[in-house]
Amino acid sequence: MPELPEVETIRTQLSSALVGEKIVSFEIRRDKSFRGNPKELSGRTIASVKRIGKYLFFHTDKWVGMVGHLKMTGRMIVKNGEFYQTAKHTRVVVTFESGQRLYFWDTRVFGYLEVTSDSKLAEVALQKRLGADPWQISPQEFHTICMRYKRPIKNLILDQENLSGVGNIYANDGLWKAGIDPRRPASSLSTIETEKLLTALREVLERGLLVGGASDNSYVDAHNEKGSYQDEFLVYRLTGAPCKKCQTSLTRVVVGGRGTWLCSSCQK
DNA sequence: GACGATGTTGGCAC
DNA sequence: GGTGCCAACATCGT
Repeated sequence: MPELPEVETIRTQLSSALVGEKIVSFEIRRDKSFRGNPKELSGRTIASVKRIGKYLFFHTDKWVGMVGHLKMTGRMIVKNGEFYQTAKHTRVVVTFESGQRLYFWDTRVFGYLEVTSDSKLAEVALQKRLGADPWQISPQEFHTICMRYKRPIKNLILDQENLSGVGNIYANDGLWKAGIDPRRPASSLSTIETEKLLTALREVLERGLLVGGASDNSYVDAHNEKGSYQDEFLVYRLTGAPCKKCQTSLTRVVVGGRGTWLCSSCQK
């Protein structure tokens, strides 16, 4: 579920709610959802909550910290969490000294929380492994990356090592907005096309952020509220709907094993 | 009930 | 090293 706009929405809320909060205890309801020794974090106070790509980073007042990934169905809840206290898919509960709780809920159990013994080092390592945000990369740098690969352009922008934060929803909508066929080899794009694509990706991500993300399926923010980007998808999941530019019926194809929606008339 | 799909990522084979 | 496929798991729609 969560792509850059959703994770960033959650990050903002977690930051407001948790900075200054002292961790008292962890309740791990599903072992697979938690990595490392939770006792290392007991007594630590949250100093900051950062986002790198689709990862969340919790720094504390000591070296130790915690990283988390929501993968497909993860939720982090800090307000309106009554439902999560007894919910079937609540995997980890963190209790703070104030009595506040953080619930990590995840149906598919792909996501996780992980203790990082040296959170600063772990953050730098992750930053090195991941590509830049669409806002951190220049059109020139993005073009250079595209020229290096023959893979479909959609695969490339979903590859977090090249560009981080973009997932299937915003990749589909961005490619439509830029008028580029997702199946085109990345290296076949012109300078103008890569610049248009980067601009389009920034625009759809900004829009997603503004409306609180996409709650097409199970996404809710850290206050258990839905976003509304699903009400304004441009092409994502809109098989058969008229293209918003030319009325041509949108089609679904598979690119890199992922559902891909496009307008065969507008996207060349 | 079977089958295919689902927002992510990493491991593996070629 | 680039690239593509599939599994990890649970649920939902056809």
